[in-house]
Amino acid sequence: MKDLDPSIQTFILHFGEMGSRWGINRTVGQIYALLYVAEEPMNAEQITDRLSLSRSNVSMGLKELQSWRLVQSQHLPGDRKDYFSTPDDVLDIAMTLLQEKRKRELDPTLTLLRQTLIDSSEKPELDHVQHRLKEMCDLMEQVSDWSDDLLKLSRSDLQLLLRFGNKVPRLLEMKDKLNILPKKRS
Amino acid sequence: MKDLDPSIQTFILHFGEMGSRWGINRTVGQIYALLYVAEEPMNAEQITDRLSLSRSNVSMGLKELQSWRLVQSQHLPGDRKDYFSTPDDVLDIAMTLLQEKRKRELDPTLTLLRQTLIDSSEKPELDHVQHRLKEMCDLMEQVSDWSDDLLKLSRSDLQLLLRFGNKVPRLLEMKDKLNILPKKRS
DNA sequence: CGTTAATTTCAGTAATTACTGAAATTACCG
DNA sequence: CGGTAATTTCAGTAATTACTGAAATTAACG
Repeated sequence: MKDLDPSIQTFILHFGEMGSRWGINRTVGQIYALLYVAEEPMNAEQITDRLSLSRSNVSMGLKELQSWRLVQSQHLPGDRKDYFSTPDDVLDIAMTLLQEKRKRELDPTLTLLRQTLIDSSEKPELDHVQHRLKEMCDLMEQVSDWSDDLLKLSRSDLQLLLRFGNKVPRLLEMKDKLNILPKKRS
Repeated sequence: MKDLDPSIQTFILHFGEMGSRWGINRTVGQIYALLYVAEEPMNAEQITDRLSLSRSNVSMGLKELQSWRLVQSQHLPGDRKDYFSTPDDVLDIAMTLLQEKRKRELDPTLTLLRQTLIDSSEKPELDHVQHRLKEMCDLMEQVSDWSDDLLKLSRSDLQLLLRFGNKVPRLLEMKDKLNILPKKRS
C-alpha cells in the first residue's frame, strides 16, 4: 500500500479485515475503502498500484462491488479506461446495502420457509416443526415489510426517522393513542 | 443426515448453505437449524448422529452458537450430559442477533472511525477524507442509537413496532405534526 | 479421592476460498 | 477493418478456513 497517509492506511486495512465479517473478502473491502475516501474516480491500474494487488484481482473485486451496487463506473473523455467511484450520499449507500443484504441473506430463506410450510402442511407428525417454521417465517416477513417501507421513504423522511434515536418509545406512545394501528398480519 | 423428514432435511441443509452468507459456517448453521426445530433439548451425541458430523466438530459448533447466545445448555436430572436448545421466542432471538451483529460488525468500525477522525483532525490535507469519514461515522452512530432503542423496548412495544410494516410514512406524518422532533445530532 | 463418562483442545489434514499471471476477449480509434 | 489499449477469464497455486481423531481436561458420582 503506497503513498497513503497512515490514518487512511489504517482505515483501508480495517475495512479489509472487517470484510470477512461483512461477507466480502479482504481485497474487496480494501478496494471499497479506497474508493470511498478517494477525491476522484480511480481506474483499475491506480487501485492496483495503491493497494499492491494484482490487476486481475482488482478486476474481480470491482465486479463484485458493482454487483452490490456499491461502486459505479464511468468513462472520462479522451481516456479509454474505466473509472470507478462510490456513490457519495451515505444514506443512499446504506439503503443500497439494506436492499442487497435483504436480497442475499433474507429472501432466499423466506422463500424456502414458505415452500417448506406448504410441503409439510399435510403431515400431522410435523406439527411442532411447522409451528416453529411459521414463527420464523412470520417474523422474517415483518422485517421484510419494514425494509420495503424504509426503501420507499424519501431522503428527508429517512433522515427524520434516523435522527429519531432515543425517541422510539415516545413514538410508540403516540401511535397508541391515535389508534392508527394496522390489523395484525393474517 | 439420518431419520429426518425430507422437509426438515431441506430446511437444515438450507441453513447450512446460508451459513456462509450469514457469517457462520455450514456446520454451525445446520446445528442451529436442527436445534431450532427440535421438540426437546438435544445432547451433543444426538446432534452428531443426526447430522453425521464428528463429535469434536459439534462441540466447536455449539461453542460458537453459545458465543452468539443463540443456543443455551442445561442439564437434565440423572444424566450427566449437556443438553442444548435454542430460545423459543423468535423476537428474543432476533434481538439477540441484532445485538451480536452490532457488536461484531458495527462497533469495531465505529471505534476505528472515531479514532481516525481524531488522528486526522490536525491535517488539512486530509480535509476531504475527514469529511467522508465523518459522514460514515455519523450515519453509523445513528444506526447504533436506533438499535440501542430497539433493544430497550418491551416485548409488546416491539411487536407493535414490527406490525407496523407499510405504515411508516403515516407514522412520520404524525410525528411531524406533533413536533416532538429531537434536536439534530451535533 | 478414584473411576468413568463427557467434553474440549489441538495438531494434522481436507476442503474451500482467494489470488495470480498468461491468454483470450472486448472496446476504442484511426 | 487492423491495431492497440484495456479488461476479463480461467487454470494453477497459495492462503485460509473447516473438520477430524487422538489425547488431555473437566465434571459427576460412589
